[in-house]
Amino acid sequence: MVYRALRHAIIEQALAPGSKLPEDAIGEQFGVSRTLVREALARLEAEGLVTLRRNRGAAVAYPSLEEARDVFTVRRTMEMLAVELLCGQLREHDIARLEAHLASEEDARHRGGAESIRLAGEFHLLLAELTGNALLNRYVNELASRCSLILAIYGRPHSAECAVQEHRQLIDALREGDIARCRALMDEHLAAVMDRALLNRPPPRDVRDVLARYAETGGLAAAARKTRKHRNP
Amino acid sequence: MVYRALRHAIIEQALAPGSKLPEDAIGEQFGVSRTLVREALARLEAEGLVTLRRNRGAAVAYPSLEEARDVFTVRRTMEMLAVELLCGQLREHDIARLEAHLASEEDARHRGGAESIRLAGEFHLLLAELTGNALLNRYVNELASRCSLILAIYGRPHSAECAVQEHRQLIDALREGDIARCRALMDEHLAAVMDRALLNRPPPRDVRDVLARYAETGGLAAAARKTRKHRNP
DNA sequence: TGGGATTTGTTCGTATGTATT
DNA sequence: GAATACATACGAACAAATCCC
Repeated sequence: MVYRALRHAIIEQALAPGSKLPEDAIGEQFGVSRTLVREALARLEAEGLVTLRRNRGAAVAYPSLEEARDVFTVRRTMEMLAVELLCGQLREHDIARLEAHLASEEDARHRGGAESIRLAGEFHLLLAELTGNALLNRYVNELASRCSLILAIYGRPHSAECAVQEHRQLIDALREGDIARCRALMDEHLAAVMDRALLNRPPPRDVRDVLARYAETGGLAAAARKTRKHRNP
Repeated sequence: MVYRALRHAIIEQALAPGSKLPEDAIGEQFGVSRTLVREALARLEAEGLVTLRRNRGAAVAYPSLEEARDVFTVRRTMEMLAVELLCGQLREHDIARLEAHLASEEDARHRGGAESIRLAGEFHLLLAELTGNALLNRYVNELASRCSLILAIYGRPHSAECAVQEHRQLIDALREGDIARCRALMDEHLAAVMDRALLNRPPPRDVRDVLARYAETGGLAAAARKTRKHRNP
């Protein structure tokens, strides 16, 4: 399925934020017609991973700093809900899954690299899944995907690691059943992730960031074009 | 735009939950080809308003009671975030907008009917919009839409009203700036809405509800139900 | 159970709009 | 600034699956 492949490529940062996504090229690559590619791109746009500009084709989304902060704000809230729902409700079987995942995190940490980052992210997806709330699960997945994009733009090279210890504390708190502590731990943990990603530093004002804001909707684009006429090329 | 029209029709309950949505008929109605209809249906599926079953066409979504609970859980959390973000941060201009909206709510309440319900819902959308968090705004819109569907299935005939007084308290609390009180008020308010919708009564086990669960992607639905058996009293 | 009617899935061609030289 | 090259938007037609009798 072309949707899955594209999504994977974007999350794994094989396709850098801002990359153009021509329907023809993608369709040829996957051996399908543009129709299916369009469908996939539309879905990805609904998730915020792709921006679709009328008559100008698709590109991997390039979230602004403001969007990044919005995503983090919502994500923190959603994941605090997740641990609240799970707190004191986990069965042995669920805890075993979490422990097993944590073990692979610790294992991968020594080797470092992409796998370590992937596993750290999937810990959060596992938590969301365990809530049994399908909608919450979908949202957390979506938010985590967008965070990958954001880290690709604004994050330090190897920012998303070092979280294993925090994950362990979370599991312990979940088992214990102290909701306030669970929420606080998750809040601090995600704040730490955001911190490592440098999102609270003064806005870098990347040129591409600025331009992306003007390239989106028709009205703004028109304004941008108008402005450009008066500028020296 | 066919997407807007369909969405509106579903939310206004002109199209009942479970209604079939044949591509041909819709396209003819709007004078466009099936391509555009399919696009719109895909977007509506992403929002949870439409279910798309392979080779079997689209239908207005028919959320199960479990899905309904999931939606309410997430909605409460998101709207509590909204008031937390707004609390003590509103400018006079914003408060004026809220007051004006409240006035039309009070006005419409005497006449009752659909307009009253619509305005009560739009109050929440206005709150989300005022946060300036585009993602939160999108999510609240999505959640509110799905709530319309849910009320259409499980709600009392005229359930969503009587909220004007609660909205007033919320505005006052927002102006005052007490976050805890704002969150509590919103929590109680949404719990009351859910209560009026009778969602906490014993499951009615509508035949269509049960069948809808099995008509989807069988494996996942079954798994989700199994997982949740051990929680939610 | 089988076959025709109906509906969906997909492709591809043309029109239209955008970027470039 | 106009013409050209290119990519997308939309629709008609064909292929495949499902539904209904």
